[in-house]
Amino acid sequence: MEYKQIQAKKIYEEVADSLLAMLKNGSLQPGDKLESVERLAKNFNVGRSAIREALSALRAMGVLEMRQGEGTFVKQFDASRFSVPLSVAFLMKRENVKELLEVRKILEIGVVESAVNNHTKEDLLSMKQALYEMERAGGNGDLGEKADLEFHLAIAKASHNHMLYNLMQSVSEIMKEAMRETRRLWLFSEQNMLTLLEEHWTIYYAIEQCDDQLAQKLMLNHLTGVESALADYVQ
Amino acid sequence: MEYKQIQAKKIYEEVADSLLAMLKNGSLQPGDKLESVERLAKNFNVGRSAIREALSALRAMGVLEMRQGEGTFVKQFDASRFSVPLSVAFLMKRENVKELLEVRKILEIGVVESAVNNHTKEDLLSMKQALYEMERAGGNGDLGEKADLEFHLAIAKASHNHMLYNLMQSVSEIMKEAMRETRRLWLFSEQNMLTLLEEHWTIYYAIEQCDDQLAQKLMLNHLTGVESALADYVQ
DNA sequence: ATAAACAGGTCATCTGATGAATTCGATAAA
DNA sequence: TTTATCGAATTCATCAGATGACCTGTTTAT
Repeated sequence: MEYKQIQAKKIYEEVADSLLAMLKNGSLQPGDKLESVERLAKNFNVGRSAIREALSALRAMGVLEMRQGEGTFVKQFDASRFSVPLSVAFLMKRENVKELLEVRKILEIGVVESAVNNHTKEDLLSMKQALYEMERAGGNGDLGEKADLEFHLAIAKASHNHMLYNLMQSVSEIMKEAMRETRRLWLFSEQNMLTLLEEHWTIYYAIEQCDDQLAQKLMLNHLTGVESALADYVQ
Repeated sequence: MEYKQIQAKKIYEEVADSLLAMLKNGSLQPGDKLESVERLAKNFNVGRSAIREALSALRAMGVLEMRQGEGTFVKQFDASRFSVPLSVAFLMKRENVKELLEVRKILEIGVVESAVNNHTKEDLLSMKQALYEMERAGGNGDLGEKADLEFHLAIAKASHNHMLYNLMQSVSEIMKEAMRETRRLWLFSEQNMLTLLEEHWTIYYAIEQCDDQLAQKLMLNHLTGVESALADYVQ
C-alpha cells in the first residue's frame, strides 16, 4: 500500500524548487540580484543554513553566482552550461561506455555535416593544426590523445553551434575519463595512431571539399573502427 | 602584472574538488559511505557548514546521496543523470533555441536509425499508442504536444540506449520550456497537427519496415518542417 | 582633486544546540 | 526460541549567534 510521504522534502529542496519556479515564471531574471541570505531566511521562515544549502545547490547547477560582499545573482545563460556533468564519468561502468560511444557517434556524424556547411577558413586551419600535432606526437600516447581530441573539437567548433560544441566537448571529456588508462593508451599507440591520422586527413579533405555525404561516411567509418578496436576492452 | 590569487577558492569548493578527486582515483567507489559530516569536518580541518555546502553541491550534481540518520553515500551510476540540466532552459534566448533545434535534429536522426536497428514489438506498440493519442487530441494543443513528445521519446526508447534516451528527453524538455506558450500552442494547432501526425505515421512505417535510410530522411524532413514553421517565431 | 578612512551590506565560515531518522543491541513478552 | 519494544548511539537536518572577509559607496583629510 502507498502512503503519502510527510515532509519528505528537505527544506533546502523546497527553497531551491521555489527559486527555480521563480526563474521559470520570470519573476527572477538573469542578472537579477537575490535578496540577502538573511532576508531570504526571514521570508521563507527558515534558518540561514537551509537557504545557503539551497543556494549552494543552485550554484553547483550553474544557475546562481554568489559573490562575497556583493550578493547572489542569477547567471546569464551561457552555452557552456549546455553540457552533461563530468562527474557521471567516475561512476560509469563498461556497458555505459558502450552506450556512450553510440551517443558520440551520433553527435559526430551530425557535427561533421554542420561543420561542412558552416566552417570558415580559420576552422580549417585549426583542424590542420591538430593534425600536424598528431603527426608530431609520434608514439606518445598522451600527446596523441590530446591531438585527437583537438581535431574532433575543431570540427565541432566549425559547426558554429555553441551548444553542439559544448555537448560534444563534455561527451568527449566523459569518455576520456570513463575509459581507464590502459584502453586509452593502447588506442593511441604508434601503430594505431597512423591509421587514425590517415582517417582524420581524409575527413579533413572531405570537409574542405564541402562534401557532407563523404565526410559523414568517413566519420562513421572512423568511429566504427575506433569502436571495434576498443570492443575487446570495452566489451 | 599578474599576481597569483590567494585563497580565491572557497573552502567548500576545495572540499568538493577533493571528494571528486577521490572519486576519480577510485578511493571512493559507488555505494561507499562517506565519513560523517563531523568527522569530515575534523579531517579536513574546517567547519561543518563548509562540509555540508560541499556535500550539498555534490548532491545537486547527483554524485552523492544524503540519508538522514544513515549517512552520506556515493550514488551508483544512473543513466538518467546523463542529461543536460533543465535549469538552463529558463535562461535561454532566441538564438539559443535555434542552436538547440539543430542539436535536436542531429540527435533525432541518430536516434531513429538506432531505433530501426534495435526496436522490439513493444516499442512499436508504444509508438502507435502515442500516434493514436495524437489523433484523439484533435485541436487540443496541450494534449497534442504531449502526444508528440511521447512519440519521439518512444522512438528514443526503442534505441535501447539509456543515455541516448535521457539525452533526448532532457533536450526535448528544455526545448519545451524554452519555447514559450504562444509558439508552442500555435505549432500544435489543429491545422498543423494533421501534417505532423501524417509525418509521424510515415516515420512509424519506415521504422516498422526497418528502412533506416527512409526513416532518417523522413525524420529530417519532419524536423526541418517544424523548424521552418517555427522560424517566424524563433527568428 | 585625490587618497585614505569609514560604515553598511553581504557572503563565508565556525560553533553549539536541538530535532529527526536510522541502526543495533538489550531486554521483555509471546 | 522468536518477536516486540525500548533506548542508546550515530548521523543528517536545521536553527541561531558570532566573527571574519569582501565589496560598494560616502565621508573625511590632505
